[in-house]
Amino acid sequence: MAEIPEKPTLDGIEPLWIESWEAEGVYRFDRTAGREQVYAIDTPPPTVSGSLHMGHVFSYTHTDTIARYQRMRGKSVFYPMGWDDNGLPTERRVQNFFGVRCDPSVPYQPGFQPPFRGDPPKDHQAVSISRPNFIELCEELTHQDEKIFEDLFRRLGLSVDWTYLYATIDERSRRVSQRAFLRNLARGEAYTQEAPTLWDVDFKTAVAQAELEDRERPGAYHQVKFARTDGDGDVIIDTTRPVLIAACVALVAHPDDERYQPLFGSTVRTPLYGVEVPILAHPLAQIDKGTGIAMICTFGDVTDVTWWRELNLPTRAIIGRDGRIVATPPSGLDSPDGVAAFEQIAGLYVNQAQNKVVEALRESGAMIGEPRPITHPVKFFEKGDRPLEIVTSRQWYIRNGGRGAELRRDLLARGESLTWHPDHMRHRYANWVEGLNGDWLISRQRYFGVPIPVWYPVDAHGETDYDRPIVPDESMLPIDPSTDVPPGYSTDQRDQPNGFTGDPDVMDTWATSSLSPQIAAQWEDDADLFARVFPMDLRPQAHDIIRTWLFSTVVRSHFEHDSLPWTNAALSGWILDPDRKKMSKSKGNVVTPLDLFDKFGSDAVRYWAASARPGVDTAFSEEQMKVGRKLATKLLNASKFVLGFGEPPADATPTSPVDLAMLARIADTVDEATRAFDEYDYARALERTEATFWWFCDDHLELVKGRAYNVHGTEGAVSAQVALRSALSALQRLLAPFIPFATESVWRWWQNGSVHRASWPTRAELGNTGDVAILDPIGEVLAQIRRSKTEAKTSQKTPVALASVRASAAHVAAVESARVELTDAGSVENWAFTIDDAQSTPVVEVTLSTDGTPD
RNA sequence: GGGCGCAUAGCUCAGUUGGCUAGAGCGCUUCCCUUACAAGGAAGAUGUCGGGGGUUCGAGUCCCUCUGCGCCCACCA
Repeated sequence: MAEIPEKPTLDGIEPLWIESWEAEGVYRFDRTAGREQVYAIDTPPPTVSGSLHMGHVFSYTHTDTIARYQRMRGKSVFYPMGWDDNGLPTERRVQNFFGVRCDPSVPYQPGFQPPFRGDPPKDHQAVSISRPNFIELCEELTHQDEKIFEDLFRRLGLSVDWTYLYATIDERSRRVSQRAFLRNLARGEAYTQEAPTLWDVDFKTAVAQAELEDRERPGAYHQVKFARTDGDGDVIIDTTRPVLIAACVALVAHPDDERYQPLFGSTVRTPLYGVEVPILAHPLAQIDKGTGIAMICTFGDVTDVTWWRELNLPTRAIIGRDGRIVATPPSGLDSPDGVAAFEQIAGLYVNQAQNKVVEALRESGAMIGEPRPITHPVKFFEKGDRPLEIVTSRQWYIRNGGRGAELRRDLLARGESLTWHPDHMRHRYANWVEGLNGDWLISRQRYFGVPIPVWYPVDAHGETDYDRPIVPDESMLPIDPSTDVPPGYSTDQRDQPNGFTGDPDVMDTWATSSLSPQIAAQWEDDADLFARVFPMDLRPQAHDIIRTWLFSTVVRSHFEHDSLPWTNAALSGWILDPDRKKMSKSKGNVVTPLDLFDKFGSDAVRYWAASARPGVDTAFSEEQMKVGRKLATKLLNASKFVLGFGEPPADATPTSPVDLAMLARIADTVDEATRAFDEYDYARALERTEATFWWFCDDHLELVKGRAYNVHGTEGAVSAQVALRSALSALQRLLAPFIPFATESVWRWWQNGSVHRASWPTRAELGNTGDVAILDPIGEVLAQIRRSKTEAKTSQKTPVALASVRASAAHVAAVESARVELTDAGSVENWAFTIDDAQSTPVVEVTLSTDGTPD
């Protein structure tokens, strides 16, 4: 217990309590607790290569209020933290910081020292290093950032148990990720396939459906003539990508389109290249689009892939993985003129080639009119800078229902049985699962990440046999097939005939983070811990990654554990600029969380965050933070005031009707806050608590302070003191999840231990005998007395010569029961009461003792 | 085109199975240095609850419809 300071302050309290909490282990998970006693949270691991912004502060605060509530309810809270240092952003940073490049073909060098630690000169040639070395450097670099993140989260007051920290590239994460993958593979849930895939030409990697986004780009329709091979005129198509004419394998129109029905089965020649292609019918062709007939290219968009597959068309790929037109013409493009035309664009980037093609079309007379500019949505990798192309490549997939009705149904059912906060977020899940059009592509042609843990046999001719991957034993994990050698082979057989070759790819970052519950719970590494925390209770996350993180986590858990990974999902909203636009990092205007902690205090920032309803986009508001700071300050002062009345005898109980009614009102608030928290509505719990707290300070304390000062005798004073202390104790605990620093300060003035380990208040501890109904008429009378003084523009201390109350019998009784308190608070000298049951609220006629006396 | 959400005081929002004489905070106005708090406190003004229709004794709340805004998905020759 601490002294009550003469002048309580919020300044500088954060470091003090952060240190105490750590030293006392206030937030340590008690791993002896059984599953029913545990509340487990699947904390989102923030990307360490970015910076923490208000969005993090916002949503992590929401989760923390829930965690603190559950802890006070007696749960052992499993609240780990993770760092997401796996993926493209980290890869880029490690390259730029150390002046290195990951190259899986390079052997591992123990004790490797990078050429630079920060700011390599511009002309520096990146040094190629092995993937294990690259991962080591990543861990070194991200460690610094992680420290900053950790400090910030501690400063925010997150009640995380930091002993359960993980990083998505650390050894355990790699082991879990690879083990889960191998089990998916063994059960047939993961498979490899060579197929057209969406491809980012800058990152030179395949990307998954979930990582796509549309961006509006300028384009133009070009009307192009294809000559009919029967010589009977031309077929005219509209295309935004004439560059792909060389990749054209057919024209297609709708089967019901009468204009083209006579042409189905006939052929045309592509302009410039003279390749003969058929005219086919397919229901995906749209009659009212362009000229109603489209060219099918391999591949311009995903519809082309569908047509190509369903119409059994040949492949004429012309765009390479580097985004350039390939050097040699595709099969079927073999006429001398055609080859000559193709050579004009070979090796060019796609947009340069497009200009060349348009020029050539114009010269040849195959183009009708001029291009008509339009703006249209184009598919991009969400982290990419250039439109995606479609190339054919071998990739790994995990089934996700995109190609199987039964699995899709099962996964939809999982989404149904999950409890969503707010509930309507479930639609986004269902919407996404229903719209899937392929399995989950998990392999990435990157160098940094969790390696796909397989090798392939190489036959006597040096050909790789992809259909019979060699898998490691789980006891070997994690492995890196680029440096580790499969069982039964020796190092010198790598990439040799009759030897083996390692899979060069890494897994998508979501393939690892989809296992965050298993990673945090130390799946298979610590079966006892896992049994105590899995399936977890809560997944908190942002709503924009339902389709990625949330969904993929459900998929992995469904396969591995035949269960949901958690029972509740809480989706937080966005932070908006004060002008209601989504707050973006790029704007650069953003205040950093640290500045705000310094300016308003962590509690005040938390208050702002906790005021936002679950799942609702919320404007950034320093005004709200000021209000939060006022609340924390008020708590200090009110606590000091109440405790200053002294400690009543241990066996004393409240007796005054006003005291009992006040306690009953606090009990009602406890019920409301408890119910709200059980429904994950932390904002409602705060709002109800706050309203009661301000009423307690502004009305109740004013009413009873005279009696508490012992001006009316010991019995009344003791009753007031006991009641005030009960109420204060409950209010401090009700506010603890929101303003943990201020509540901890005031709690320790008079209690042992941390408020954050104290038990959540209950109705029972507050007694259950008070009549809340008397509070309204009492408050009304006090308000009217105050109003009359305000209207008379005089001090609230001005004595009231006569307060004449007209009210119903019940209200008169209520007011009389508080006559002592009202006399004190209103400085009333005389009372008169008139019973009038027609009066729905009391009316007070106030005669101020200064009435008639000139100033 | 499909789905979801939002629309209540100048601003940000609450209003939980229909009972409201519609609330809070901020901002604004007035007053008070009252010994917990002047980085306080007391009090005041402000609304055709987006429009229209319906159900009901009663609708901000339920149903239909329209309008505007936002998000997700699909389409994107």
